[in-house]
Parts: sequence; structure tokens; C-alpha cells
Amino acid sequence: MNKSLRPADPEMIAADLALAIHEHRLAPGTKLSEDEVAEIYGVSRTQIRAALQKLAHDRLVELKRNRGAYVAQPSVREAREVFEARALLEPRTARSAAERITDDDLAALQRHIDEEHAAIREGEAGRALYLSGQFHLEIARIADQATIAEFITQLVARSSLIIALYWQRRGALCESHAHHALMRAFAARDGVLAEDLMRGHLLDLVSSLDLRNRSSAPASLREALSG
Amino acid sequence: MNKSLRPADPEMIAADLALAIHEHRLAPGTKLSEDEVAEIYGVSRTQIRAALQKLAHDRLVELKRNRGAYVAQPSVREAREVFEARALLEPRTARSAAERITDDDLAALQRHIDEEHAAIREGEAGRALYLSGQFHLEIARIADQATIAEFITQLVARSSLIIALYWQRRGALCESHAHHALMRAFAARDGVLAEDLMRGHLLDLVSSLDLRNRSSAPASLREALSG
DNA sequence: TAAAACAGGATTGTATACGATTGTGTCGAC
DNA sequence: GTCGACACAATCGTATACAATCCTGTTTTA
Repeated sequence: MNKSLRPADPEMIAADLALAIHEHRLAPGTKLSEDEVAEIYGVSRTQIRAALQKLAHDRLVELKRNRGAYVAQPSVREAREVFEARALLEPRTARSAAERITDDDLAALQRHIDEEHAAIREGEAGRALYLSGQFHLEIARIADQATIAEFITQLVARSSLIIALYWQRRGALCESHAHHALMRAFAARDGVLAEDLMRGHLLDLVSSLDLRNRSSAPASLREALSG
Repeated sequence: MNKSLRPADPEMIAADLALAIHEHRLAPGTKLSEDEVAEIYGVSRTQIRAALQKLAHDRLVELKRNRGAYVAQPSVREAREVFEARALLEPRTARSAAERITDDDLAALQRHIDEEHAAIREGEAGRALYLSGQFHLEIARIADQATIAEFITQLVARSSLIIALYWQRRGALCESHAHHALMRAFAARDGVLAEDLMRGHLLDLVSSLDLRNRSSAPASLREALSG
């Protein structure tokens, strides 16, 4: 993990782990042993437990009593629900954002997109995915809705896990197209258009997933042995 | 606190504290000393810390570093945001619920309302408020959206704190009227009506609050000494 | 007299030690 | 040979002890 900048407190450790999950450096189902993680960050288990609890609350890790913490493996059901929630929250939030966006915000969003492109060009798929999520989060921030932004933070992170499990398309380019279109709507301060684009973008995302029912828990193994 | 049924693990302790906050037995700003709470529940500080962390994540308590845990005092800003979020989530969820509700669900909802009335009749305002929140939560459960239901759980609990701080109307009767109307929409399986009623109900709630700007943090004290 | 520095007490932050539970591997019986 | 029981190892759950921090009341100084 990130031994370079060594986080000291549980909050930073949780953030670091969350980033690793978000960037697909930690795969769903990976066991996060308390002792092991504690040694990596150079702190006691106490702080690791706090960090894992926070991540468990955000549904990024699953805490199995007396058995340890594992990176979550969202079920197909949960995947649908996460995007249902995003569909309720994000379009209207995008509309609010478009109606109150400043020039500074626009510039910041553009820098975001540029970073995302750079990551894609350099083949850093994980980082690109993370930045793509941050784009959605930034919109909530621009809409000046901290509470909704928190929910979206969580939903975006969970979406990253869902993508790790159920993504079926090859190119991730569709993403940046959608984000570009949104940018134009924001630049034009067209709230209604932004709302529609965001709604469509989220639908595109879901339809890029393979959410046919299959046993959720063992996921890959069960799938591998059924054919 | 509830010494009668003594919760053993952090999760139950957190639930018990959350209930106390929800029912206005614990006022906003109340200090929750670790030692004190630990003695009440007959466990060590370790478990209390875990419970408080969970409540802090749900924004029901505020954790001040090296200073302790306090029952949260949502600012006016936060109050608005909470109801903004509810306005995005609940109406559509009510619609889904109305379109898929079963007769058993209807009966359960009716029992909920009856309990709420009973609590009001017996002057248990706190319990009535809690049950009123549970009504909203039950709708998300009926809509079969566990993820959204979790968000609503949190928002409803925070709303209870907001009501404790900013409620200005005398009678809480308007509540049950709205819930009755919703019941009728559910019974008729009228999703569009349910959505509209829920939207209106939430707007009514906000307009029953006194959200004029004032210093948020000291709230009661500052308010009390200013006149 | 008022303000600032200091000391004492109380409360939280962190680490560590011990007990409990679970998973696994081996041995024995049928 | 297979199934079941037992024991061991590993990991988590909880309590407790100690260190760090903050608040409060007192003392000192300008």
C-alpha cells in the first residue's frame, strides 16, 4: 500500500484504503486482516479497527464477526439499488449545479476532465475510474449540497466495486463523452439539459453492466464452475 | 437510559442511543461522556467508542477530538440540506411503494398509524415522533429499496434532531393527516398520487420549521441570552 | 485590578494483553 | 476408505493500563 505518505490517524487510513478500493488496487473479496493492515500503516490494531468500521459503514468492506474484514462484493441486487439511488439524487443535483455554477467551478470541472483524459491516455484505468467518480462528486459540491454530496460519495465508491464485478464493455470512452456533454450543459447554464444528460449517463452506466442474476456471494467461483 | 434490557454489543448500544435521540430523551448538545455511558451499559469504554463512532457517522453525534461526543446540533444549513435530500428520495420511493404494495404491507402500515395515534393520545410526544419517522422508513422498505431505506433511516433520525431544534408549531396533528392521506393513496395503488402527497408532506414539514438564520453552534444558549 | 502563565484534574487517544470464537488439519472409528 | 470428533493455530472481541490533550481554577506579575 501507500507506505510513502504514512497516514497517522484512522480517518486517513480509511481514506487511503477507500482510495485503493476505488482505484481497483484492492479487489472485491480481498481479506483485510487487522494485524496485516496494522503493520503496513505502522499503527496498532485499534486504529485499523476504527478505519475498517468506517469503511464497513460505507459498505466498502464487509465485517464478518470473528472472521475479519473483506472488501465488499455487492450483489446484483445491491448494484441495482445503488444506481436506483443515484438516479434519484444525481440528475436533480446536476440541474441545481448548472443553475448556480460559477466560472471558477467550470474551470475546475474542466481540469478534472483533463486529468481524467490524461489518466486514460497513460493506461491508468483505476485512476481514471476514480477521477470519473470525482467528477460526479464535484457536481454535488457545486450544487452546494453537502449532505447529498456525502451520499453520492458513498454511492460512487460502491459503484466502483460494482464496476469491478460486473463491467462488461471494453472501452471506457463512453464515460468521457457523457462527461463532455455535461460540461457543455453546465457551460450553457442549462439545468434541464444537465438533468437529462445525467439521467441518461446513469442509465448508460447501468446498461454497461452485466446484471443477470447469479448467486451473489461467491460470484466469480460459482460462475466459473457452472459452465 | 434503558437499563432494563441491557444491550451487550456496540451495535445494540448505538441503536439504543439512537432511539433515545430520536425520541427526544437526549437533547441536542448533550455530552455523552465515555465513562458515564460505559457505566450505564455495564461495558467497557471500547464498546462505547465503537457505538459513538457509528452514531457520529450517521451525524447523530458530533465527535470533538480530545473533547468528547455530543448529541449533534444540526445547523440551519444542514436542516435545509436534509430535507432537500429527503425531497429527492422519498416521493419517488413512495411512488414505487404504492405500485408494488401488498395487502400485508397495507395492514402493517395501518398498524403503524394506529400505534402513532395511540402514542399521541397518551401524550408520548417523543414516541409519536419516532413512530412517525418509522412510517417513512416503512415506505422505503415496501418499495424494496434497502439502500435508499438506509439513507432515509439516517435522514429521518437527523430530522428528529432538526425538529427538536427548530420546530415552531404547536400541534403535531398535521403529521397524521398527511400520513392518513398517504395511506389512502397506497390502498388505491395510486403511485402518482402517493408521490405528490409525499412531496407535499415534506414541504409542509419544512415550512413548520423556523429556519431563519441564526448562529448555529451555541443555538439554545446564544438564543436564550440575546433577548 | 486585570491579564497572563501555570498547575491540577478530568477526559479522551492509543497500545497491549488476554479471552473467545472460528477454521483447519489430523487422528481414530466404523 | 470415508465420515466424524478432537485439538491446534490463527484471528477477532474486549478490557485495562498508560500517555497525551484539554479545561478550570489559582497564582503571579505588570
